[in-house]
Formats: sequence, structure tokens, C-alpha cells
Amino acid sequence: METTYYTDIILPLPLHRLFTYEVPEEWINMVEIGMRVVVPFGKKKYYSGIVYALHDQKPEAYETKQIISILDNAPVVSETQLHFWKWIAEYYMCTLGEVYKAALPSGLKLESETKVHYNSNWVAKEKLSAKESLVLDFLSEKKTASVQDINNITELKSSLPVIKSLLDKEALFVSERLKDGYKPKTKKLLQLAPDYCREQKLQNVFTELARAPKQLEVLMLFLTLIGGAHESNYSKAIDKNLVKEKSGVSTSVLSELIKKGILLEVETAISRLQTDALTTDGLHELNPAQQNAKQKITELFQEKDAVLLHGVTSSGKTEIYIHLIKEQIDKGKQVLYLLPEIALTTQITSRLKKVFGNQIGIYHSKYSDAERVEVWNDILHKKNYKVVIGVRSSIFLPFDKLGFIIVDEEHENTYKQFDPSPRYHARDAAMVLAHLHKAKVLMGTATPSIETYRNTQLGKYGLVELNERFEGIKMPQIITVNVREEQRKKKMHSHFSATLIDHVTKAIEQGEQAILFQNRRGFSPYLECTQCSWVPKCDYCDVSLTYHKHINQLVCHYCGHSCYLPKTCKACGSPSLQTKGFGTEKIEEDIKIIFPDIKVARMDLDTSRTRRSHENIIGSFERGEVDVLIGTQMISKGLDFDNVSVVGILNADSMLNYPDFRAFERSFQMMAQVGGRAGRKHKQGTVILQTSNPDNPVILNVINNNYKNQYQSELAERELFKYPPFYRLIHLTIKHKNPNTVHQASDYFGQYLRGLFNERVVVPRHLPSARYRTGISVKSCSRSKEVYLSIK
DNA sequence: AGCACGCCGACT
DNA sequence: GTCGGCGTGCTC
Repeated sequence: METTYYTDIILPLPLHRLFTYEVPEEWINMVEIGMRVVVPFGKKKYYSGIVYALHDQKPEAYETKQIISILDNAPVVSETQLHFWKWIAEYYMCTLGEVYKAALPSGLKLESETKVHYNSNWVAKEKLSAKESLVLDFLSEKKTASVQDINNITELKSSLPVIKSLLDKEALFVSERLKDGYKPKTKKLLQLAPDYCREQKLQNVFTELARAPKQLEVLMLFLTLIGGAHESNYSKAIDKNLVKEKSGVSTSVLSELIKKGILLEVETAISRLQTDALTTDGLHELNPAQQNAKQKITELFQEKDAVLLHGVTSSGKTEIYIHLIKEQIDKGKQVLYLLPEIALTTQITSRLKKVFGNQIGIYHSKYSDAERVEVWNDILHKKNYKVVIGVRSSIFLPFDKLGFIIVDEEHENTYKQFDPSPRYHARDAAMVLAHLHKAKVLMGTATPSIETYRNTQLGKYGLVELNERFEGIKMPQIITVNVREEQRKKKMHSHFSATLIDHVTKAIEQGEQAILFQNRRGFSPYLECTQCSWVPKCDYCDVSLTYHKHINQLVCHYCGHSCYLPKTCKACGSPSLQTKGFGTEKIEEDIKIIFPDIKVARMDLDTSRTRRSHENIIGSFERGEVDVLIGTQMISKGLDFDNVSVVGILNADSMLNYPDFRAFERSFQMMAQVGGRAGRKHKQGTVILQTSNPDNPVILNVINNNYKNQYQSELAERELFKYPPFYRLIHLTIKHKNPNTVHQASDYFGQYLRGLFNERVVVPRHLPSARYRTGISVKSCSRSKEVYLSIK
């Protein structure tokens, strides 16, 4: 009897099961677990799914369909990865399909809705198949189309395999974010024109150019660069920019040579991820404290799978990582270096590149999809990269010899994915990933999260402390300023205390820099009617709208909705709407009034949406082109500036009063991290902390740099009020377009859950204002479509 | 998630 | 008489 083979496929859908398809007989030996296949789904959809299992059990309940094609000749996902996906799906309560969507860069997961674009710079290197030509012709006209469109128009049963082969040839590309667009990165090279590739001809040129000394000079330089005027070198091409730089001539000289047909300009696409020969810098010696810490980490790894490196800011953790990475590479292992989303990795990347050259791959959400596919394929096939520096999604890369994971700035909440499922925490998932690979995890931070620190106290993780700042830099001196008192004494200039202005002035006079920290972007967090206290709120979220002056609009920081500001109060009609509170934009404006002669830069989500702008701001501050940097929490993360002597925390209260059970933990982390930016090699830095509550225990812990104390009091509160790490917190979202339905459903459901879990159900009724709440309350947004219930 | 199917109200 | 609203159920 003939056996038919079946395969269970993961489809990119939020459906809690796999779908079984038949494998056509001729493909039985070609399909492997982890490959992508195209399957029909429903009446007219096609998906590329992942082969999860192969078996010969014919499903009884339904007729199977056949897979349409196999997209790969080797698996793109390993079985280890599939185990990992399964864990994520179970632990974070989502489907394998959702994990699949999150794990693969979009270039690897064609869907009917995926948009494909025509690459106008592309030139065919080989003859295309009839189907390929058909699709390409269609796209060359339309430029952009969805896979679905192509399916319809070209009348192919499924265009996915064709699109896939065109993608491999780079004739097409896939986009996730259309705005960024895709331009293959090109480099202009110079070559000796074929006509001149003979000794004789070349001699003539020298005479020809007798009256153009600059051009001759450049040509001579070019010939040296290709390695001398020998036939064997004539075909060599040299980077145009290099020639330009070395010769120091203007572009016109070069273009003249090109125009005369002596040199030939060729444009080649270069890999975005390939870096030219780097000046390698080698390892830096570790100082005794670092050496000792490294020793301890290695020892702890004998018995523990994970170690926390608790080192104060500027204690030189990175250098320890580098030494440990080196050891792993020497053992032939891969290393994953996780960084939080926000710190654009620039500083750490360049340091690591100096040591490891192009053995480093970077996997970042601000890199284009094409770049991410390149990293994926390198890890899968080429294996040039031994180290990947990446954000949370890099835990999904197809590692096969992973030996070591570093989770830098372990406490950062950007490791947690919130919006689309799977809502995973990269730090925690990294533990599981490491376990699957029998690898070790090193977490590093100056301000450990409560959860992680507790795990060290329970003996689950090892703990290594580094209390000394690198090269004898002293911990900064922290001065608190009681804002309320200063206001009474009329010593406040807008949002700046006299003390703060004093210190900033002195720093600038001495050629040093200052950082001003305000964890709020925009101009002012809300407007208020002076007559009736009405506050404009978002129509969709019921959150107060932030005023952004440069665009003169009100913006909802929750959903991004923006609108023009009302001229009059919508409640009482009075025209007297006043801005309340302050954000980075207002700080920038005010500081320019107080210090008209200094250079100010602002860094927040609004000024650094792109990779480039972020790097530019950091770069100009590093080079000293900017005196004062104003920013949100962005500036506290993973950046080291060595000329900053003053850091101002403009309003510590807004962080402490934030309605979240982690508010104190976050405030401590933020203040400690921002404060850590102050201090230079031979001079103690100063932190000016403005608050109206200088006796707040969190502030006292920051001043005394007492993490332990902070940890202990926080832990006690967490236990008392039944919060993590003692309880797990589950957040339920109830959505409906009708607010009343939402209210009723949440009340009903809240009551029901209360019956089961008693006081462990938190049902906030209003936007909560207290840090900890007990008993029932529903946080519901009247006109919104969501209500939150929390179960501990 | 999509998408078809299907059942009730306001229109040419 | 039909168009179209969105409730329900299915997808191998």
C-alpha cells in the first residue's frame, strides 16, 4: 500500500492549532522540518507557512489540501528554534503563528498582504523564466503591489514561489514600512577604462594630460592605489571616495577624467552590513577590579546558568563583556549581545567593532528589513558573524552554536514586548533560549530589576558586584533642591532653581557640558481652563493631550492621535486655556531665554525618530558642539559622555507619582542612571535633583547610592500589596466599540473574577492616582474601547 | 485574523 | 423589489 505523507504547518495567524496538508509524492524527500512552504488556505488565500512536523497520519475529520510549493532547499528555522517558539507560545499565551510572525524578518515571510516593490536599479544577470518575466513586467509598471494583487492579475495559481525567486535575485524587495523606502546601498568605484588598458595607450594619456596637472596627479595616485601600472592591475577598481580623499581634489577633477573616458565609473551595490577593513583595537587590559569580577563570573558559571553583574555606572562592564565574548569566539561559539531598544547601540557597537571587526552582526528594529534578512541568512548559512548585537527580537535568530548571551541593562523595560502578541520579555526568553543551547547568560546593569536581584538573593542566579567606577571616576555629588521652598522664596526661574542655573553656568564657563533631564516630551503635558479646570483629552483614549508647540498641535502620547488646539474651553466656552506642567520642548525654549549664547540640543522621541538623527544628536554632543543636552529617559540609556559635569533632574516628582506599581523602581533606576552620566576623569560630577518632596525614601536612596536599601523596601511593599515578584500580574483588556458594553462587561467580569480570586483582582475604576491600590476599582476610559482588569 | 454566509432594515 | 449592515462560524 502506498503511504501518503502529511505535514503540520504553522501559519502566520492567531489560530491555536496547526494545519495538516498533504505532501505531493514527488516532494516527499524534499520537505524538511523548518522549511517554508506555500499552502492554500480558505477559499482564495495563500500563505507561506513553516513545516512543524512530518508524519503519515491521514486526518479523519476532513479532506487535506496539498502544499503548493517548497520555498527553501534547506530549513530556515531549526528544530531548536521551533522548541523555543513553542515555549514562547505557551508561556505568553499566544499561537505559534504569532511567534512565527514576530520571529522572521518580513523578507522571509511572504503573505498575501505583503507589499512587494520593483527594484528599478536591478539588471538581469541571467535569463528569467516565463513566470518571472510576467511578474516582473507587471511590477515594473506598477512599482508596488501586494502579493494578492500579483496573484489576481498574473493568474498564476500562486505567485509566491515566483516572487521568492525574484526576491533572491534582488529584482524585487519587500517592505514593512513604506516610508523608509529601500535603496540598495551603492558605492561608486573607479576603474581604468578598457581602452586604456594597454601600456602604449597609457603612455599617450600622460602626454594628453600634460596641461592638466591635477588630473595627471589623480591618475598617478589611482595607479599607485591599484598597485602600480602593471597589466595585472588594470582591471582593479578603487573606491571613488577614497581616491577623492587621498588626492584632496574636488569632484570636478575626477569627473573630467571620467568624461575623457580615461577612468570608468562603476556603481556596485554593497552589503549594508559589510564593513571595510576596520582598524582593530584589540582587547584593553582589565583593571584589577574588572579582572576580579570576570574571574568571579567565570567561577559562578560553573554552577549557575545565569549571573547578574551589578556594576555602578562607568565601572567598565563593557570591557568585561568583551573579554568574555572573546573567550566564547575562541571556543567556536556564537554570542548574542542583547541591548535595550532605545540606546541606539552606536557607542557599544563601535567599541565592539574595534575589537571583533566584521565578525559582528547588528540586528536592530531601525535597520531595514533587508539588513535584517542579511543577518538572518548569515547566521543560518554563511556564519561570518560570531557576535550579534541586537534588540529583543534578535533572540529569534537561527543560532546553532550559541554559547553565551549578554543582557545589557537588564532592568530596561524595552525588553518587554507589549503591543502585538507574543508579549515576551527578551531577558526571560533569553534564559530559556540559553537553556536550549546549554549556554550561559550574563545580565549587567547598575540598577537591577527587583525580579532579577531577588533571583540572585534566592540563589537562582549568581551575583557579582563592581562598586568602583572605572579609572577612579568618583560617584557624583547629588544636591536636592526643594522646588516648593524655592518657589516660596521666588528663586525659581521658570522651571530652573537658582542652584541649577548656577551650576550650569559654571560648567559652561569651564568648557564643560550639562544634561537636563525631564521625562516628558512635548511642550506641556496638558492644557487647563482657568475658569472651570476643563482639560482637553483624547477622543479615543481619554488621556490628557500633550501640547506640542513646534507643530502647534495637541498630541495623544498614548495613541498618537493629534488635533489642533481648541480656541476656547469646550466645557464653559472661556478662551482662557493655560498650559500646565512642562516637557522637554518647553525646557528647550526656556533655557534658550536664560542662556541666549549657548548651544542647546534636545533628544526625545520627537527629535530622534530615525537612526540617523539620533546618532547625529549624540555625535554633536560628544564632539562638544552642544553645551546643554535636554532629553527624556533616552539620554540616560547606555551613553557615556566624558565632558559632562552637571546633570539636572528637573522634576523628580512626576516620575514618583506615576500610577504604576513599578513607579518607585523606575524612578530610582532613572535617577541613578541619569545621575551616572555626570562625572569626568579627574573631577566629581554634580547632580541637581529638583523635587518638592526631598524626604521621599526613593530620593534618599538615590542620594546615598543605596541600591540594597531601595531593593529591600520595594520588595517589602511588593509582598504586602501582592505584586510581582511574589505574584504574577495578568492584564486583561476588554474591547468593544460601545463604551457601555465595555463597562457592563468589565463590571460583570470583574465581579466574577473577584468571586474566584478575591482581593487579588484589581479593577481600577478611574485613572488611578495612587501608587498602590487595594480593593476594587475599574480603570476605564469613558469613551475608549478598552478597560483594564488586573489579576494578581 | 480574514472572509464568506446569512439574516434583517432603509433605499432606488 | 435590492443594497448593505454586522453577528456567526470556519479555515487543514
